[in-house]
Amino acid sequence: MSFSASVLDLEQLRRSCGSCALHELCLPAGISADDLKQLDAAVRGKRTLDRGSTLYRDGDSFGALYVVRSGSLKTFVQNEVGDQQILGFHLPGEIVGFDAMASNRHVSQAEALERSSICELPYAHLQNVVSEIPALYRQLMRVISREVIEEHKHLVMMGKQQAQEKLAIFLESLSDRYVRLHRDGTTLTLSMSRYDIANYLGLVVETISRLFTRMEEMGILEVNRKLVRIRRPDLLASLCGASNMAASRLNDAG
Amino acid sequence: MSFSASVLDLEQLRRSCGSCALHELCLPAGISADDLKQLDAAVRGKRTLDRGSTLYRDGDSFGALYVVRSGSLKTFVQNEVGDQQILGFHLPGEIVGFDAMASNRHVSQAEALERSSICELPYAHLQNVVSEIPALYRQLMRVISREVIEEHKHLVMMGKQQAQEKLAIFLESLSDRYVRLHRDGTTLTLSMSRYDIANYLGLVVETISRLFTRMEEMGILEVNRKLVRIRRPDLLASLCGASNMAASRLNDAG
DNA sequence: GCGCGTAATTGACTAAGGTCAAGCTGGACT
DNA sequence: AGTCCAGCTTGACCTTAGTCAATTACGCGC
Repeated sequence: MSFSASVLDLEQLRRSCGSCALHELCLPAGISADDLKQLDAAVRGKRTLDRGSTLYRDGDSFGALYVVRSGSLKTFVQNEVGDQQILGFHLPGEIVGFDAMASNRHVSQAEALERSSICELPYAHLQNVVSEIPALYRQLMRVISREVIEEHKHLVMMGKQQAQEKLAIFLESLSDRYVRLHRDGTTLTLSMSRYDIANYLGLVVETISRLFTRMEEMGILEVNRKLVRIRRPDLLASLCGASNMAASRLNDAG
Repeated sequence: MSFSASVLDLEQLRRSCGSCALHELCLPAGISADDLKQLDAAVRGKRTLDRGSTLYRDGDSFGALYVVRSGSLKTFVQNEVGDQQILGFHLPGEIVGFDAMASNRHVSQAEALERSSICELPYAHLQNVVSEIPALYRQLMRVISREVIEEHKHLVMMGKQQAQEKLAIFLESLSDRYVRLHRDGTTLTLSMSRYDIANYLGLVVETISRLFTRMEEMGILEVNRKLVRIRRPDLLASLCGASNMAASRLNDAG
């Protein structure tokens, strides 16, 4: 009996939002210690996903939101014929599963890019907690809205940016998110394949490969398979806005 | 006194969801007559927008959702430099303004493409009504989720489809929505400019022009400025999936 | 009815990125 | 250690759509 209790405690502790390393980056950010206990209670627990395994798929009924604890995921939609469009890559502290909030059915799919650990927030519980803790509600809304803005950026990128710009923006976004996680923003470990990157950016894999090589030749990057070092963050940043000069002149003229 | 009362009744009637031509296509779809009265009360009223005028802009605080009653809108995001990416075009019965539900700030802009009439649903009222009428809540969620799926399709189109396919898909989507409105799905009146279409599809205006010409030569369309007749819906449909053969073969091989 | 300006079309040319094919690399599995 | 194979890289070539420039058509105000 005492044994079972201690196991439970350990489990509790391990999954407790208060003691989690992502505490400051995840939903609990800015929530009082008292309220945290309630949030803890709403978290069903951890779940571990192997590389390539699916967290939810298109059509699944909506049960929960999921926070990435460690590892990374990709989310994507798949058309009738089976080819996919990647919607996003998700690092620790980021939340996936919003897409089903409206219809109660997922309209996309989430898959682990590497062995990953996930916090499951069953929606029924979450709803209760959220309605009682305004700060948590606001935090959740902030996260969702960040997501919407991310999607807009993705669309703009698809529509207007050219290949080199796209990759630069992608890398800079990853770097920024690394920094938010207190990781070194100049040393990226790409958990996704070149195919995935190409797909996400609306390019083909050969183009990604050539761009990596070119950026390496330019002295911006040091690429070694999945490991990418950003040697010149300043130059990388300048590539992100490359084609904007023309646009601004256009507007001035009008 | 009797005069003022009759004016009020008239106004009530005119804006009443029950008597609106869009009744079956808009939020009230599938809602009982009793509940309709409550919904009516939540609608602040009509608003008329001239061509080019803005319904809400980036940063505006979130006050309401808006149903297009007549005319049409475009929604778009604008980056620092001022060039825009169109997110969608919105016909009667369609709802805009969701983008601010999470953050309470709009993160996009909505503008009338022609003289348009709009129903305003102040969010505070709507929240009350929605919480009391489950059917309305479900309907609202259905509409939002349709929106999310639309966005996914847009992204897929931007990423993978080529120019002719994009335009075909765009026209077919418009046609489908015309049919939903009980309009003739083969006679489209494009309220947006070629520039807007190009922007929406991630192309340049010259390409749109050439594609219209080409599709006319192929006997699929009959184009006359803003007026587009779909002569061969079957051929148009076949253009929508043009590049999918390759994809399916790829998958079969794997 | 007559210009004016914006929107649209058309043509010639160019460049960006896709396609195809070949080769390389590094890890997984005997 | 050796083989296999998916993932990645590289090169040659080609297609698509973008760019630039000229022209036409239309809607609007006078």
